[in-house]
Amino acid sequence: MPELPEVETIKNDLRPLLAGRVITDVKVAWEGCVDRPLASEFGDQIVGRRMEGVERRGKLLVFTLSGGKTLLVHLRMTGSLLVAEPTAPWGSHTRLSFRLDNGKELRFVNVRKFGRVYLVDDPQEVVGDLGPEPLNEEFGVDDFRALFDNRRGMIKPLLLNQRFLAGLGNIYVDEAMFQARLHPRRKAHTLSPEELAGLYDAIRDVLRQAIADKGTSRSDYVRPDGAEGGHQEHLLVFGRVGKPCPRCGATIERLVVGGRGTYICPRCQE
DNA sequence: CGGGAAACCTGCAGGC
DNA sequence: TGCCTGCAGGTTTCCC
Repeated sequence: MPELPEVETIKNDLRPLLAGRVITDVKVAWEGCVDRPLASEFGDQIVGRRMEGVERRGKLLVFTLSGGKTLLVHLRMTGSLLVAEPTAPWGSHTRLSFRLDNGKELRFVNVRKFGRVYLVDDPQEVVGDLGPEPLNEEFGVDDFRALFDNRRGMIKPLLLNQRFLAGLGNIYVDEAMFQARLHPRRKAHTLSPEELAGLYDAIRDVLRQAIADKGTSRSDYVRPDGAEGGHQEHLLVFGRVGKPCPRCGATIERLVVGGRGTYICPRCQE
């Protein structure tokens, strides 16, 4: 679920709550969520460290810790990070919890057990293969166009590829492709420079709008205080099969592209 | 490199 | 009410 706008929102919410806090204890309720180091060593390696930075890279949360370690969290489809009182009910899907020196707990909740945490010396070993950040100031339309050199696959799977471009998921790819009036099965190398410029603008517009709305809550996504995002009210095509296209009134269809449920307006997108 | 399918998991909606 | 099937916003891996 969480894509770039959701992770950005979580990062913005967490930073004032976590910056400067010391981790005083760790509870691992399900060892499988610790990708590295060994789950048995995770607590010993992290307890006592101070949270010095809270950042985002792609869909990953990046916590810079004292003593040269970095904690990274990938929420995958159903993960959330909650800041809770230790007395709050544990909940059967809480996989990991960090006790903080202000008495609160940072809890990693994950219904489907896909989310992972990484504690590493060099964050590059986790984020090193990611593509560029679409919202970075220095990421211009020419940089975007250059990504398409020698790419011959369908556009949607390409945009979902995190090594191509970091942060887009199923929802925002569909929304951006609708806004750019492009069919998700179009081959990357058939897009004109003008179409690529339109897609570049659409991706950035969609992401910025969703961040302004604090993300899209359809099923699992909630902010660290339990609040929902608001962008589900502004989705133009995603999940709206059978409803009228907001631009032309044609009926929105659902297809499968690259194995993913895909929503398009069959009249606007070619 | 491209594309499809399966795998990792659990919960929920829909059909009967 | 209960059972069964299919589906889910992410990512990796295997296979052709």
